[in-house]
Amino acid sequence: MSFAPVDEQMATVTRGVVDLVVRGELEARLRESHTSGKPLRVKAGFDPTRPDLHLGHAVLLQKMRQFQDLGHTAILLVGEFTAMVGDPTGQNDLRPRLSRDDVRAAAKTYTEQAFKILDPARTELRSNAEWIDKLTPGEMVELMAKMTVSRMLERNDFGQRFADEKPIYQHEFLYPLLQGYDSVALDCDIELGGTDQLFNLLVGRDLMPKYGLRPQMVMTTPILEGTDAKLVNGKVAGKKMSKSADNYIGLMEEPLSMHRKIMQIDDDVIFRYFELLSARTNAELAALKEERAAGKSPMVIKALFAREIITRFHDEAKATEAAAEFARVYSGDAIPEDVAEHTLACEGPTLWIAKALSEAKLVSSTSDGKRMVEQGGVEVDQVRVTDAKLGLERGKRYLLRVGSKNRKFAYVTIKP
RNA sequence: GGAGGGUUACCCGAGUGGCCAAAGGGAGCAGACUGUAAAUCUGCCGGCUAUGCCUUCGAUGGUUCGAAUCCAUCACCCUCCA
Repeated sequence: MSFAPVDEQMATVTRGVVDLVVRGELEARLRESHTSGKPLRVKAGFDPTRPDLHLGHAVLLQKMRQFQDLGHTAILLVGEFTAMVGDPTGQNDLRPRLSRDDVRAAAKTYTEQAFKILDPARTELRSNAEWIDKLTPGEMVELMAKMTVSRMLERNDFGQRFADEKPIYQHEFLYPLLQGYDSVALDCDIELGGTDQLFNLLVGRDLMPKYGLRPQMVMTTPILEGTDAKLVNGKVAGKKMSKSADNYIGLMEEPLSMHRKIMQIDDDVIFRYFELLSARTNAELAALKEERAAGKSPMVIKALFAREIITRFHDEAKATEAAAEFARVYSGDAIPEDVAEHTLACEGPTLWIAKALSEAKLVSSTSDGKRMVEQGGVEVDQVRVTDAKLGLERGKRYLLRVGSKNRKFAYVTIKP
């Protein structure tokens, strides 16, 4: 195995990271691997608690992929045992614990999605049940004897809860220890995690020398902002990507939907996404930024990102198709292919437009429908309706459209 | 165990007998401008074929011509004292 020069590797792997403990050590170890030809062992663990992942989760995986592309080995560690303990990080309360079956099922869907990013040939897929299940009570005590309570209380959420006199159960202290023990068992060179994991990762670093191993380096990746993030004073600002804030792009999402959401990202924020998720090299990104500064259309740049992401999670043909469909339906004025059909009953001589919109589920109520018409947000057969009292005639078929930004279509046929 | 404060629409929050379908802000939606970006401006933001009617201010019951507003009971939350 021949590796790229160390400074080049450093530039790639440190892109976008939040914490790096310790930079010099990482350089040294990369140099060592460069000489010996031995790849670094790069660990990242996850608790398979949620089934569907979004781009925010992909940031960490992308970072691992960068290590892989440089020739190193990724260790994807399934926290089969620790998931049952429940990591209290970021929680103000105790987290619910899962059964082993739940965990296994979730792990399966998780890894399927993770391998859209990771290179399976350079990935070790492991479960920490392998070694934690085998720990004897004596070994467990020994592990616990390597960490003090006050050290645990340094962790923000524990400290806060202690100060607030909220309960901290003893098994919760076990979580960071077990996670750290995983690093011991795997003898890894570096562990990656989200910034909220910093404490846990450092426990691993502390533990390793106590077991006679060289301490791992620790690197944390940022939490990706949602698709509604803005650029404020040169910095990306916004809520983190999450399902509940509805500002996420799911890894399993439909190509067209992915494309649309990416095109809606703020022009200046797209580079944040590139930095954290693109497989493009630093040089390529720098070139792209220059082109942008020189006046290249931000839409073209966003489309590049959309293409890369859709190709990764679906395939290239789907990416092309999505781009074309997007141009046709949204940029142009075409009608999408899958428009719902409704047949509506009618009591009077005609069916009130507001009622029709409501029954076709384009609006939430007749009042809402009436409002939409009054505000000029409704088209019937591609012509804007201005009369809020308009009646649709029996026996005819109409194409209804509401809104433009989030346009919705439906065909309705009024029963004769 | 004692004392006090609170619960208002998606969220925050004003309102303490009629002028309250309920101020203001945020979110959201529509329109203008655009590139379905951002920013900005305008409007909307409980339901109902509607100058009116119906349902809503933690729940239930009451006082009143009239209740988000007063009274009683219940539920939940918070603060202080023990």
